[in-house]
Amino acid sequence: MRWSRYYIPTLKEAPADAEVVSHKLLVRAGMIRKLTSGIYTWLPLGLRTLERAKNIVRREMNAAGACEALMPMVIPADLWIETGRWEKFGDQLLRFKDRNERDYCLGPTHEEVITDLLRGEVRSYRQLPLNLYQIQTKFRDELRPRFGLMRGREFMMKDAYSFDCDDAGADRSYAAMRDAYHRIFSGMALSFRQVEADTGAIGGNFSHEFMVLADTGEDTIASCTGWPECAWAANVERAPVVTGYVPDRSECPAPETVSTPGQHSVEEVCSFLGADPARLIKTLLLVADGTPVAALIRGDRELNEIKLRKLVGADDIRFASPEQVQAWTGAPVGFAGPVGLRGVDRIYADNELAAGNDWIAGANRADAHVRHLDLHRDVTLPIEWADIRNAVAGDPCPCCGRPVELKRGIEVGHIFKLGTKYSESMKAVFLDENGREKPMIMGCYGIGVSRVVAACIEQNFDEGGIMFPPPLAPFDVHLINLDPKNAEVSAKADEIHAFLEELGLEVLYDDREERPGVKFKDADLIGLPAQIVVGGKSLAGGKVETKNRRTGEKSALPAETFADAFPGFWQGVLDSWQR
RNA sequence: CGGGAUGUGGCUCAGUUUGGCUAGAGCGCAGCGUUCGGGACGCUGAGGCCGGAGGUUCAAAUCCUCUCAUCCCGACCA
Repeated sequence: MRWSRYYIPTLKEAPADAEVVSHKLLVRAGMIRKLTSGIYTWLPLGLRTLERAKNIVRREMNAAGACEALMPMVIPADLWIETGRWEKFGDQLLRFKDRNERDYCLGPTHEEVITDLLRGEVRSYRQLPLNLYQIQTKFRDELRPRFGLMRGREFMMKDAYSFDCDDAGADRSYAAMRDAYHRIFSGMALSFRQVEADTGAIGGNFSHEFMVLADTGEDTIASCTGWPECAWAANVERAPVVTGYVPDRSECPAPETVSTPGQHSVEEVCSFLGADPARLIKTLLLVADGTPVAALIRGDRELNEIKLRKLVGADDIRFASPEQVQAWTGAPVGFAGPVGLRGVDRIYADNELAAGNDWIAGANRADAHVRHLDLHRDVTLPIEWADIRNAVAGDPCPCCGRPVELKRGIEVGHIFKLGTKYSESMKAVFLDENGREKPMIMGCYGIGVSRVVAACIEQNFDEGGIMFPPPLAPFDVHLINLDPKNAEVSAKADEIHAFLEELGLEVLYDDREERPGVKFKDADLIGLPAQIVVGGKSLAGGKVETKNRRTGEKSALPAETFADAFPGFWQGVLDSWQR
């Protein structure tokens, strides 16, 4: 493809509304443009990467036995009402009416449509298992779209749905998808982790996420330092802390109230009393479905609200208001403690606190804290010990006991074992070999294809721009003709262009009449894996130059025998992406 | 939805505090010339009713009211 006849509007400066690197670079490289908040146009170069990503997904999905289909984007409300999600999905669902005042929505996900389809088609266990997928534009009216393609409202998603006769079959379908996902992200040359995940609103009983590792990721994952021997990793949202309940029964001096005027936060109290935050107990007051809840964790830890919500069995959990705190503790925010709480009938305490003693905590009195607190001795309310804090670096791996580390990641894939959640509510049933009616066992498997493009860049960039891994690069080779007016240079560049295309490589041929500096900057910005530079200077010496965008390594190949020398260079570029 | 910020040529921004000449710069764009191996230089030129609506004033990009849009932080998710 000749640049002079292509459309790649690169920019020297990043747009003011772009915050993260992938967004800035995608716009600067002329790959996307914003239409409105969370909604983007794919320009030709960006579309090429998107299509390559889709094709890798398609290849592995097909190889794993899934069948591609395409469902409508517009979905009638009836199906959503049937599963109760018309209400539950809330404002994320973009709703509208047709001319006859009938309700519709734009599909944010397609469990309802696929289940509706198959309940009318599948009658017998002989027709199962089935796995159908599609690659399609989804729409979710996000609370807050942000970060360019990372969280758009309109985005490209691959969604697959499996249907099995029994649990064993569903487990096989799940495993097949899990394996396919590993091949997909490996095939994209991305560095990623499979992590245990929370099921969230999609529902079902267990799930894994696939996280592209990048310092700019929105999610935090705990992973075993023993990797790859131990592959355990989990989203901190649900990473278990396995220290367990090990009570410390050592002697503790009698509790003593100390004056701490105006010292609210953990840091303030600790510096005031000269204590380590690890000696302090944070008493967090929350409201779970309207009921007051007290939770205790160590001063240097974070509460995991998801764990607590599950423990309490609530749908909704939030921090108490200052007024509520005042009512339950008799003190302003900042002085809550486990002794003498009112309106709370039990206390949830993190396991870790059992293993310590002689704590500092709030006194439930303005400007006062208690020290020498022994939870086992001094607290009169019943205590429920549990794992309610976020994992931290150094916690033991639940799998092998080695310490875990925390990394940032971008969620690009999520697989769920759904069970019969949808097949029961929508009566998607079949007859088994005994003629008995049973609900199909379902799984669903998503990949945010447009997010993959952003994540790929978040993981692979430098000051100069993008460094595309070969499988996702919009073209394979960036061929630069430094002097298009020079007949000799152009003849050589044209020759190389033709040669590379004959090899089956996709070539972006920069034949523009621009100054060399402009072309070099654009080449680095766009970030194709291999650059080949044909210019008067080096050609006079019988050479053409090459550059590996990832390593920055430059070399010269003989112009005369370029065809013989090129494969070695290209292989070197591919090898530099082996992980 | 709560909190914060920003809207001025295609892009990045100055000017707004303290109202006052014909609204500026850099990049980009068009023409001419000089250049030509890591975003060249000179000259000439096109392009803006200062997000929108109302108001105050002799006078509004600048002050007031309302409104729309975008971005950031928080509650949700591929």
